Amino acid sequence: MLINPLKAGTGGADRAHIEAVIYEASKGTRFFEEQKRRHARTADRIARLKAHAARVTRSDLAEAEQTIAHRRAAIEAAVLSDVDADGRPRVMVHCDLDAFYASVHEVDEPQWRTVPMAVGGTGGDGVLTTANYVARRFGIRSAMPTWIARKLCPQLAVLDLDFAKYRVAAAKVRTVFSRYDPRFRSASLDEASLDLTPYLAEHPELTPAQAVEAMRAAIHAETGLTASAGIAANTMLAKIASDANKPNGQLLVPFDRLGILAFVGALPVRKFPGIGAVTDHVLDAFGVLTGADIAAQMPFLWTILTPALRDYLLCVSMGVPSGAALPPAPPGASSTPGGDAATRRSGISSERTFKSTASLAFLQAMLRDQCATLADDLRRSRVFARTLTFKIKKESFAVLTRSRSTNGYVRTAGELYRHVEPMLLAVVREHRPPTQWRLLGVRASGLVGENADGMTAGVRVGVRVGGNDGGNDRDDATRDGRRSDAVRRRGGHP
DNA sequence: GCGGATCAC
DNA sequence: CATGGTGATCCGC
Repeated sequence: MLINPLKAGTGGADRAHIEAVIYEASKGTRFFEEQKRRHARTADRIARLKAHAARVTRSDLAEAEQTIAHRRAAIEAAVLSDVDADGRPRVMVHCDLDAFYASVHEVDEPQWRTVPMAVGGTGGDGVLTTANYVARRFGIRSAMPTWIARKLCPQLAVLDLDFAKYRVAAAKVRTVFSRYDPRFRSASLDEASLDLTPYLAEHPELTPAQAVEAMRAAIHAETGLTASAGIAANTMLAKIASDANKPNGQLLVPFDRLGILAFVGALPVRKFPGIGAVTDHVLDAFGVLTGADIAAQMPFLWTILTPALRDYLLCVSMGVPSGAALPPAPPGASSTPGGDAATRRSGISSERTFKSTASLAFLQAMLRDQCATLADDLRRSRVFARTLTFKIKKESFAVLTRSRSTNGYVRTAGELYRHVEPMLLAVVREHRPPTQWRLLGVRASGLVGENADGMTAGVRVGVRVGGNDGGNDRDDATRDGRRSDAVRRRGGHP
């Protein structure tokens, strides 16, 4: 008799049961096999790092210690200068709605509050976007395929996504945020980062924790949603703290240097934003489990890790967002915080998963669809593309990409397709049947605004791609069947 | 510049 | 039987 999942909390026995169900369901699937291959590549990477580590000398370490000492001094100087007009540290808050999509449905239809429920993933190949907290006790998580979730919990209710509803709810929540910081930033519908310093200056009777309690209470009163929050000296710490007492809780991280170091020192490395499953595994292989381990082993890590990662680790182990006190950017680099270079998207993409197929005609039709979608997005964003990347995924889940830089003025569906179709043909030719494919997409990057030099809306200079480029977005004269024949003639090894 | 990988949401 | 889509960044050629 299996353990009753209704009693599942965070207990070890229940967790083991959940893991066993997931393992039994996943075992043998193509997805699982691809995961194993990725795991093997990570193991190779760790082995190479260990071989490198074995060659590290005392003088390498001594040199690293010097470099680290200088970097640490620079970081501390920069952090101490990041204070408000009165010389006090800023009070940053990160606020995060709990199980946002699922909770919005619960507010509208309270019958979902007491039963396991998840949102998204109603299609055949669906994965869940959010699960309510009842469902989470069964081990159900976001990004879990629906069919595995049903093995964990057969009575699970799965609702369709309703973004219109989520946008309405998010807009209400944002009116609350704006009362506490009119300049708050949101990276997604369900979270926001606020600078509470001005608000607190106007309300000296409130502690930061009291103000945030009141903000979360206002969110609940005005939307029925619960939120969790973190309060700290910078946004990174606030974000980490917002996760600590979820759901419907908050945490204040000490603002003094030693308090910050104690907080990050006790933190498992996986909690730092930017350290995912793979980096966690790599660090684990070197006995680096916590922020304190990072700090203690910094000289050694410095000698074996790549520049971006080691600098990131140095910063976060001091409780400081990465990139702090870096040397000034080279002249000409467009790194204007708050300016439009910082907010401009660097790429736009469209991709789609479908029932695995080896049919070139189908893949061509799908690629046309993705190009049409991407063309619409480019036009709406008022940009042209300099680089196009074709992406395709095998039935085995292995992913391939091919990219090519263009003259910088590509946007219509037809232009996009003429650039990426050869990439599709080449990849398919390299992988002869019976290779089957399950996803295909196209990404535009190196975006150039319509009003950039030499560029005005409707008049594009220097466009010469294929034979038909009158600026018409609808030019799908080339028939799939004809392409298919052409490919067949060209296909095949010598 | 290109292709593979990693990460967040 | 069966595992998403979008955007960003980094690393090693």
